[in-house]
Amino acid sequence: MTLTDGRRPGSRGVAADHVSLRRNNLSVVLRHVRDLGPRSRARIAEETGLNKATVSSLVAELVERGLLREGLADSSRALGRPGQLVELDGTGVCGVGAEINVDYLAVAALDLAGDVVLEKRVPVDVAHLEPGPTLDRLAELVQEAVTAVDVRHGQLAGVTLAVPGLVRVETGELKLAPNLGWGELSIAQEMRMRLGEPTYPLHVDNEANLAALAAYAELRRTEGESMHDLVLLTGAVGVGGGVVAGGHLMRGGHGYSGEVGHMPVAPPGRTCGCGRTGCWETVVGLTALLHKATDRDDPVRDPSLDVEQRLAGIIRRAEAGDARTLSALKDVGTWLGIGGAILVNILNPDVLVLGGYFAVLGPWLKEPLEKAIQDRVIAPDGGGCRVVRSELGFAAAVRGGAQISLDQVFVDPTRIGAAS
Amino acid sequence: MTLTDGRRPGSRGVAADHVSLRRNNLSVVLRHVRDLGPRSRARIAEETGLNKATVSSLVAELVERGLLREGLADSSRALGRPGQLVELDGTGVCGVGAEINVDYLAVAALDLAGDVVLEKRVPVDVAHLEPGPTLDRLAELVQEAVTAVDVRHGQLAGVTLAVPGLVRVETGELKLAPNLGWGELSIAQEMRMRLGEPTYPLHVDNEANLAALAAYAELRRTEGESMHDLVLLTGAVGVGGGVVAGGHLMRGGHGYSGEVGHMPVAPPGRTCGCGRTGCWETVVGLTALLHKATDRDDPVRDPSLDVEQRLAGIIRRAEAGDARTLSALKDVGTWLGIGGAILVNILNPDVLVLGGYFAVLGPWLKEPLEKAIQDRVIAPDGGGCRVVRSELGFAAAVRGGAQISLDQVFVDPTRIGAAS
DNA sequence: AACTTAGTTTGTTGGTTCAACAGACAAAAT
DNA sequence: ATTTTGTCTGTTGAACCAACAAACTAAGTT
Repeated sequence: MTLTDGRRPGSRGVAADHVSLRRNNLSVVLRHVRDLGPRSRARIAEETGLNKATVSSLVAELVERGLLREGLADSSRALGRPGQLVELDGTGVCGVGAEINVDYLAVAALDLAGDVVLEKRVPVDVAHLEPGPTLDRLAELVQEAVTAVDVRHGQLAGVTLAVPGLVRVETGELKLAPNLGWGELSIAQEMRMRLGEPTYPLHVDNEANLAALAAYAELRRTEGESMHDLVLLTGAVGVGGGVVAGGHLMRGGHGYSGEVGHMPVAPPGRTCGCGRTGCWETVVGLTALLHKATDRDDPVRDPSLDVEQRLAGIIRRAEAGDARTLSALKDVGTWLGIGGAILVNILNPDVLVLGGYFAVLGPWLKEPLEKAIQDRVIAPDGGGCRVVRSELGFAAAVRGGAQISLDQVFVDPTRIGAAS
Repeated sequence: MTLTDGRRPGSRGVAADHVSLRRNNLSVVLRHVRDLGPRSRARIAEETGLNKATVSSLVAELVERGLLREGLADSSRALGRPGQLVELDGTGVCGVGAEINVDYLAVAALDLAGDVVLEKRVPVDVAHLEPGPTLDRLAELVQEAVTAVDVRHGQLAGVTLAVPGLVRVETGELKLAPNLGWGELSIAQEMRMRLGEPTYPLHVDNEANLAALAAYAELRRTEGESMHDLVLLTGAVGVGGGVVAGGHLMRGGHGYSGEVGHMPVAPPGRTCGCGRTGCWETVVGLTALLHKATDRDDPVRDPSLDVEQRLAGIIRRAEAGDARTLSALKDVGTWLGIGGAILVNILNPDVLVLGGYFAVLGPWLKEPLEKAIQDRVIAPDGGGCRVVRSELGFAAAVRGGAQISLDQVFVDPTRIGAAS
């Protein structure tokens, strides 16, 4: 294995010097401690292949920068001098994520260790509001998070905004967000203005992409390091898809990847938000579930209820064994599997993650979904793909946003801290 | 930008030392010359950001290893001492690719510059043969190519075998190749035995993956460096898909990605090879076209004809303006677009490449395909995706196989040559 | 026309810097 | 006494920097 990203067959890579060498090894040590937990310098040296002396020097610099700290003595080994444990110092650096969605706004601030510093979600009927006031309100939330970070004396690695729509990541421009009813809009610019032209990096990204990244981080902690390929499906009014392939978030050529909601797999029925019929969304979206499970005058459909209250109603009936509800859930699960099988055939992920409302209803959706995948995926045993519910719920995107800012610190630790 | 592949958010990366630093920069210079053509040392230094002295040293080592050579003096600049052009020395190293397909076997040997040293294709009715004799014959072809490389005094970077089926790349085991009628089989092991336990690296990969890689290399030459995301569709009896995302070949968690032929998008009609109905293959595969365009007793369907002869017949009629043929082609093009739009929505490639028989019939398929994509892709302007015919024809997979071996040399030039 | 001189660019050389490495060693435990 | 840790000292290797000789053009001079 080489240290370069030159394995990318067509790309030319970047010339390296002593500085990038150092940067690389700082990053290696920092991520080693993050992923494998506190350990002595000697052990880091042994496990990474770096020289003991080199590790000492690298650790010293990372401590200097406030990214690592010395912990207790390691008394686990029977013989010899006990090592000084080196551990991640989460407190020094934080990342912030914020989300605009159809019926709520949310923020989260995570520290370097991934611990939650602040998490907040407020119901806002974004779809029936102008972008202006919505962004005003979002800026307030972001400012709250930034202040919370300041109070902890943490450096802010960056802020990332999640939007349920097509986003140009490089410029932070929104192209289209049908479910919000928004068209072209430079969210980055609008928000920078509202935040007083901040100095920290501010990015905008697709909500499902960020949720996928959060799920990826979560699953690598719980399921192990060999997982590199994941598809996340977020259920909401529409259906969003986020793909991590080979450990990288897949964005596509223009950042428009993951638009899975409009695969034409369903029989022509209700008209989709996009104007066509037969879209996957029309059979697995939240609206579809409600239409299948309830009548027009059903109290669960009361427009004054928010999403979670409606879901709570559905869950209550499912748990009570209501036949119509269970049948509707099975239906949605099967359709989820039909579209899911397409994704698994194309992408062959290790894991298919259910996010958003799919996660909440996971217990009822999982079985028909898994069956459909087993039946319809060509690769033996469904291509080895497991179906997993995300534990992050509706906080996935904001966490992913915070995470993506923090990732930059792990890639290049010299961005942070006192030493030049 | 850093030199590490640590930008992969979850992975730990590899510790770097002076050797990997050197390796990285050798690779940078070598690929720079490959991609941007012959140029002086001074110019390489300027363009890569490396120091002039460093470039001199790197070029010297690459010349030593037989990967670069000095060319003519560069008289293009008016003023000053003319530079000595440094150019890729293709002759030193070759890669070999070989392919098993339903009705032919093929090999290609390419040198480092991508020039064809040998290309050969022989019709073999693989589907009605046992694996044993087929592999015997393939080994003969590979041996021919290896000999051709030896005759040119070239070092062999590696051999890669392309198979139209599910392959575990790490072990070289075939899991399933429905169109060949083959099941589990360790192709790598079988071939190593037949080739006399060779010392060069021998790999096995999916045919569509390798074709995608070849198309990627081809298009970056012709269309420019900004292209990183591509989907290739190979039309044959079945339909294969290969995906390059962010400059990397996408393989999926277990190497089973790209199985696009069985997306359930068609109305239930003819039964697919996989046992289901409604598969995409059943409306865009070669068989589907023949059934739509011809009657049972049509001479084009004569089983003694091979694929190319049948296609030639179809093309003749299309050019003559035969209504039924044209209507069948339009039909296939539209269905191609319906499935293609799914892929474009999920993956948002810069380019959708038509390979195999789709390339041959491109002139008739392209228009309805592009229309379907424009209509059905959510992102504005079809996500910026263009439709392109591959110029490589049926040689794409073997070229990709040869290429993938050569790529290793560009990633780590120290694998090759005399100097330790 | 032949010769000089200035100006420009190339590629090498010698010395410097920086980071990883190797080995020795003191410190801290059993 | 033995084992392990972490630091210290000196070495190695690669990139960098500045200076310079080489090779050429373009102009001016004899």
